[in-house]
Amino acid sequence: MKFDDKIPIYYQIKNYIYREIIVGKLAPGDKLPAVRQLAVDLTVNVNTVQRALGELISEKIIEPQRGKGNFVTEDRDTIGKLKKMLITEQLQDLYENLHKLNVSDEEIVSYLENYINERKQVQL
Amino acid sequence: MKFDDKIPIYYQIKNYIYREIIVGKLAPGDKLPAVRQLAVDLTVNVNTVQRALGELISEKIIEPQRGKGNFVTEDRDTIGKLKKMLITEQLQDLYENLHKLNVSDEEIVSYLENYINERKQVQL
DNA sequence: TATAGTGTAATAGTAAAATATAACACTAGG
DNA sequence: CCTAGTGTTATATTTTACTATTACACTATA
Repeated sequence: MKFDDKIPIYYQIKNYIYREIIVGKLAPGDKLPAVRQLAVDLTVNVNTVQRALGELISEKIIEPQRGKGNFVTEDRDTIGKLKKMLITEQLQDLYENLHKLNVSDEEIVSYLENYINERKQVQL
Repeated sequence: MKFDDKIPIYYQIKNYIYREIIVGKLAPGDKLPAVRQLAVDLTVNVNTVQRALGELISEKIIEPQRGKGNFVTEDRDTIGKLKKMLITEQLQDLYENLHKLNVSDEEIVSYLENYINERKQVQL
């Protein structure tokens, strides 16, 4: 996995696991890969993985069981809220950052539509 | 100015100056505040300001004149391209991040419209 | 009960960002 | 010529993220 050197690695790992859960690669109740295995897969140190997991545990997204592993919460409501929260966060970032550039509400939408259409053109 | 502790300060300063130029608070040919003044205003060290300015100079967004100050480029085309680039960057971030969450093109647009409408509701 | 697999935690070392401070180089104006 | 204002640069120090390594605690199972 490639990391953005402007953002702490542990934070990017945390978001990576969020995504694995939200897209269902990790379902409720599933066991996560072992911390040492995650460290190998992501080519980072165990402590860095642990720091990311520590925050996910605080947020009740995963539950650790000593000697067994880390497990995705069974609480689907928590996961649903997480997805909504992450999406809103992204929309808010876009909105605020473009407003800081004096882009109006209407322009934001039309720019986005253009961007998506242009992506489709390129793919043909 | 408040900074996001997940992103280097010099980088946030760089983006701050981008914005000042794009929204016209700093027009082509304008002199920037002195580096020491910027440092005070942003409550940050001179070297940190200088690092941000150094990158802006490399990118020909500003031009330094030793003993006089730093000046916004007179080349409006460069500024126009910068604005377009920054907007596209934001759209791309949104698009990619939401796609990683399995949100479709259509959903991205409708979610954004909803988000903007909800903001308007709150403001009433 | 020994062993392999798991999470957890501590220590020490490295690298990058940011700070405090100082010095140097150039420009303009009295 | 001197001085104040400007950019530029260097050194030393602190802080934080990350790494390497080791050790400990718990679980399951052969």
